[in-house]
Amino acid sequence: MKSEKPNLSAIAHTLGVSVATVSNALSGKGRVSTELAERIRDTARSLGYVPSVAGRALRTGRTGVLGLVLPDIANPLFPQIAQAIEQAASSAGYGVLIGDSRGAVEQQTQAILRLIDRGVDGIIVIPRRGTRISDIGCPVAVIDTPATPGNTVASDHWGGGEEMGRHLRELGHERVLILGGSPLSNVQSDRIGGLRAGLGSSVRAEVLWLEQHAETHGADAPLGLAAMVKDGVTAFAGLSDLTAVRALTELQAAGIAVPEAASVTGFDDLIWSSVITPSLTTLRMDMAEIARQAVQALVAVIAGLPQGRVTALGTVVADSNSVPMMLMLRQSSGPRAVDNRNVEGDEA
Amino acid sequence: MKSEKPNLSAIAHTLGVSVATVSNALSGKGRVSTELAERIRDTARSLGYVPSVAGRALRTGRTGVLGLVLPDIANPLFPQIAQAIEQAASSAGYGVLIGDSRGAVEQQTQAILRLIDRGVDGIIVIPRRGTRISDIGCPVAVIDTPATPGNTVASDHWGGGEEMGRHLRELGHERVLILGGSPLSNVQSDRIGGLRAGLGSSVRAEVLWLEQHAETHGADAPLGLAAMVKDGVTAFAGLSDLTAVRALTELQAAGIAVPEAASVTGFDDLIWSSVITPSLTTLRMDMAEIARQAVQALVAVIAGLPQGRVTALGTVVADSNSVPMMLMLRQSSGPRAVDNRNVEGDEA
DNA sequence: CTGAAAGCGCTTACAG
DNA sequence: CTGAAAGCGCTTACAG
Repeated sequence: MKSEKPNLSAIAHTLGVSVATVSNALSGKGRVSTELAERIRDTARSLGYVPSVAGRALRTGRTGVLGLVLPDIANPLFPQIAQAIEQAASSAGYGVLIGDSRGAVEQQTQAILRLIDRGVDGIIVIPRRGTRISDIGCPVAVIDTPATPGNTVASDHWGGGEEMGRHLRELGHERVLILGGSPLSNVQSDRIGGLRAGLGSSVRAEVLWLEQHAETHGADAPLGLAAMVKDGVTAFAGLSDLTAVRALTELQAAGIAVPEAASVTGFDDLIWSSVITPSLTTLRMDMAEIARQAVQALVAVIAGLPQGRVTALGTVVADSNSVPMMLMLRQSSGPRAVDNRNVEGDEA
Repeated sequence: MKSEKPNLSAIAHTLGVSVATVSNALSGKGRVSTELAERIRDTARSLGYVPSVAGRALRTGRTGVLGLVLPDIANPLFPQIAQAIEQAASSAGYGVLIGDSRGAVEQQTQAILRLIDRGVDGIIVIPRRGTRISDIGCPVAVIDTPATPGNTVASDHWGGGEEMGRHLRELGHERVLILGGSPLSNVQSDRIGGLRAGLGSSVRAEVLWLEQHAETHGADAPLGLAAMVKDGVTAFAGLSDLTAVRALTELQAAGIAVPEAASVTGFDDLIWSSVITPSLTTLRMDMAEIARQAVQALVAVIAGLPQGRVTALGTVVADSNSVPMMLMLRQSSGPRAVDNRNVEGDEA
């Protein structure tokens, strides 16, 4: 027979005790006799008691909500990130309020400010390119590259790139074209550095920056990949799956067989990379782990815990922790050195 | 010289007036002399006053936060939706808390309940397939199909499908394969109905359900589209861009030229459809408009306004409002009837 | 036009 | 171990 939203005083009333005692029992902090505490919990449950976030927030100054600020919600990687963060936050007892830095850099500041005004306890920021998140007057955790200063969690983009580079080298590729978006991206720089290291000095690797290409040739202009194949390039390493799929379809449309004549690889394991033909070898970030660490790092700051130390709850993340990426080997990784060589001649 | 978070009483203090007056002046509701009101606003601004959401929420019972529940955050359409909702909510003065119905249907209920417990003023739900959002004890707006009962906003999927069907018919296609995911999806049913209507009775159209195909042949099994082209199919209408890209790459990998030998079209205008070669003709939902209407409809319910009526703020959304889709004509729409016929013969 | 007061639901010292 | 009281910041009748 539970009526409208029961509150602490309703529970106190039905049991003939004080609200203070109810509060103490429910929070488990105050010292309440185990017997009474149990009765209180039972009543709370049967009454369908849900603590008022507003009341608690007003009193404690905490809202139990984290902000998530992304460079651009429209980014195809956003679903993976948001899902992981939502999950991690949720199991840490936090809600997630979204913010969008879309467009200009000031938008990022605006988004952060709006979230702070909304009373979030802390913010997880994936910074816009070329942006550094300094002191924003609110606990913050950043997801970027391991080199990023501050309370940062990151994928090991460099290590991932290295793995991919090694993979391509072992397949026998000797000329690789790396397809990047913007040289301003820390993430992409790391991936390129890793790729180059993994490929080694014997493999020739160049970078084609799509942003630059778009400026000179127009956004929709073909990348001229077929000519590069003719020129001896046997592998195209996209710095994201989006780029990789673009390359793949351009090659296919030009009649170049993938992976027989040219390999195409990507990054991020977006859903697309697995449904296309041939599917893409790609590197997946461990978003669940990154999100978990980011939330943990943020919660540690909120709680005022010293960072970078082991606590009862596990290791509190210190500056620049990096999470390994996972190579998703798919068919498209393709050509053994020999096959590739053979077919390449035919096709070109 | 502004110190820690100023509150109403800080403003009242500096001006030697009461907090009630400050509150009234700032909210614009109470009758305060214009002159004093102005001074109050000035002081508030110079002090950097930001109202406490917790205090206000506790008093008014409103948090100024909307919940957004999605069937699966990992869905590639999520970015578009989330961005539009965030934008619309933000300009209506609301924050957006995300919820994820990922996985089972009960998750949807769980997500909704969690959001309610967090004190959201209302929830925007994009229901899982085969789910109906009934009375959830909290204002709600649904984004689904126009036929969905309740406080619903929707894209005109049927109309969009019809437009696409007409487009394909006018290009001269006589056999079309529709690529769907699941027959349980209302959205997809609408799109198919529209497609069929637009194609007319002279065009032969069949549906391949990918979910079914995956069950019988395995998730990664090729769809055998090349054989269908040989069989006379000249157009593949994906019910989503994801499906369309899958079809496109499968065709290309089989050596079938798109759009010369077969057309591929999609739905949703995901970013991928514009970067691939050839780019995809697709139908874009007017997410901004849908989001605006959904937020407006939800706010109307929250405010207790009668629905389906014209108010000072514009038309309050009634049951089942539908927003037109926009055809994005791209190169891939391709073959005129004649060209298509010609090439088809060659390729098959 | 302005102000004093009550109260939203909670937690936290402080008494008892 | 339990309770009375204060107060977080706000808004809203109600007086004046």
